Amino acid sequence: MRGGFPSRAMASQNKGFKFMNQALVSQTSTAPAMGSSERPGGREQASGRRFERIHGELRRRICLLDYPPGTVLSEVTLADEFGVSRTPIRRVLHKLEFEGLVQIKNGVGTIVTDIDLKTFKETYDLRMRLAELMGELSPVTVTREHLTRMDRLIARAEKLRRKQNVKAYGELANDLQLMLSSLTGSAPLRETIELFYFRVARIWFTFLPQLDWDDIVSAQLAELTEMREAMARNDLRGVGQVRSLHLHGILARISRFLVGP
Amino acid sequence: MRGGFPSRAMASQNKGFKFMNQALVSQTSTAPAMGSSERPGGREQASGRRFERIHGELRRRICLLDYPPGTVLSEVTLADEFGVSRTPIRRVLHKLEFEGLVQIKNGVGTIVTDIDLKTFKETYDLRMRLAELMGELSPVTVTREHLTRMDRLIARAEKLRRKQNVKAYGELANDLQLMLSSLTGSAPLRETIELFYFRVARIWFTFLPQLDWDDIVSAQLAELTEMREAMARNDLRGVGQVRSLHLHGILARISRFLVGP
DNA sequence: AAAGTACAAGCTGTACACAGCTTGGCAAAT
DNA sequence: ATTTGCCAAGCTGTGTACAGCTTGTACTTT
Repeated sequence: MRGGFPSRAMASQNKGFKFMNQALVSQTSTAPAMGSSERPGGREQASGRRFERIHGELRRRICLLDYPPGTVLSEVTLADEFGVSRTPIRRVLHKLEFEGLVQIKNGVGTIVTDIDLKTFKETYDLRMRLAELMGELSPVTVTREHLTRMDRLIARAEKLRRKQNVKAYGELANDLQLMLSSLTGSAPLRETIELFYFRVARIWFTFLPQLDWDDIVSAQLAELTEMREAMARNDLRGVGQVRSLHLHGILARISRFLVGP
Repeated sequence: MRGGFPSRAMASQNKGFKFMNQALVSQTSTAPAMGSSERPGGREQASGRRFERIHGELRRRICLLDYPPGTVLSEVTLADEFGVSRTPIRRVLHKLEFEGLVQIKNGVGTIVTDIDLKTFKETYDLRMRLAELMGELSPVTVTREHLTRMDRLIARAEKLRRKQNVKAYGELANDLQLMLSSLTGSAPLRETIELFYFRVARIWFTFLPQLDWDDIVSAQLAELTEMREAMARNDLRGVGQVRSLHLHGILARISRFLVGP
């Protein structure tokens, strides 16, 4: 049962999205395997950390489209995979539901959410405004370590040029967001930015196969280099503006898919 | 952490609070009473609604200081009161923890959170910015019903003049926030504004007994009347600006308590 | 007398059995 | 052939017993 998804509902709702997801699934069939075999040291781990580990792992799978929108997750299946009972899994799934990544339906299962186009655009509009606040609320000072992390991200982005790799792009985007979080001094603002990032980033990844890869990678590279320049002069406001513009560019690139009825 | 707030510090842990809760429980025993006795018609209630009812009730008690910061909640006690087992209560408490209203500690209990001063100010700064976005992202049109609701709120605010009543003030503030939510077209923005409102409003209520009541009520009344004027001309941007200014006024009024070290 | 230690009470975390709900499929009636 | 109803399988919701953790307290030791 670990090999693939328990089921892939793909029922009624919006077909445009689910279509592309099918294609992406086969690509990401190399799933992790942290089964019950991985607990040699007597007690497996601090209880608090186990919850965070499982939550982070499931969030990663959802965000990187291992579990594309519409996937039905089973509590017992996940419990077996992680070697625990249903109870801790339920806690994780409820948190994911609160974050808007899944929807729990009684008698049906836990379904990875898809976002309707209106909410998608509203979320991106809000993300743009929040990005601009990054440099205004409780700004932090950029350290040399931040710059070196940035250099590594730029190097990874340049590697993406060679061939299309949605998953590598997603991991890069996630790590970039992680770095921006470390530059956000205001805890409530950081928390909100991260929440909405994880809620919609995967939807953006879903569109990647239909777009011009070179254009996408070039835009990502431009965002990274411009950000680094702003960071070099400790201009967090500029970083936020670059981020906001990048989000605007994403919205523009997929606008042709959003013009529905 | 707790020492920062001067009012009801309740020094160490709190047996005092427990007594208080006990007293309040008996007081509110009329509200829920959805025990096993109240299911004459076969099924007691839609399961989904029960969760929301318990969650809303506990959030209300926390927000209106029935459970002041530092209060220790027991799962079994709440389970007995609402006539359910620990499991649904745990789900509610976990959601409250995600929302930042309580903190669950293994072996100790579920503790109503208090907010450190830095986070408090950061949250209000963010709330001010979010309020300004209310009229910019997906604005809605003000209906006549909105205006009549506003009139009722104004009437309630005028009644507050007569004597100090923190709880009535809190209920008014909650209902005002509810109305502002109905004026916020962007679902993500609305969700975020509500989240941070419930997270910090109760802290503001905590300061009320130490401030000039007439000044507070006058400021609240001014916010309401100015908002109504903006709403009357369908100026949601103006509503947001009034809200932002009001939050600024709150921050200014308690700034003398925040200047600690 | 003071400090350290062992213990017990109470709490949340976990596992599991069972009940209720949803849904797809099969069969019967139209 | 189509529609309608029933039914069984599988899912989440709930209740409950037990294990693990924390902490106040009383006792032992120095």
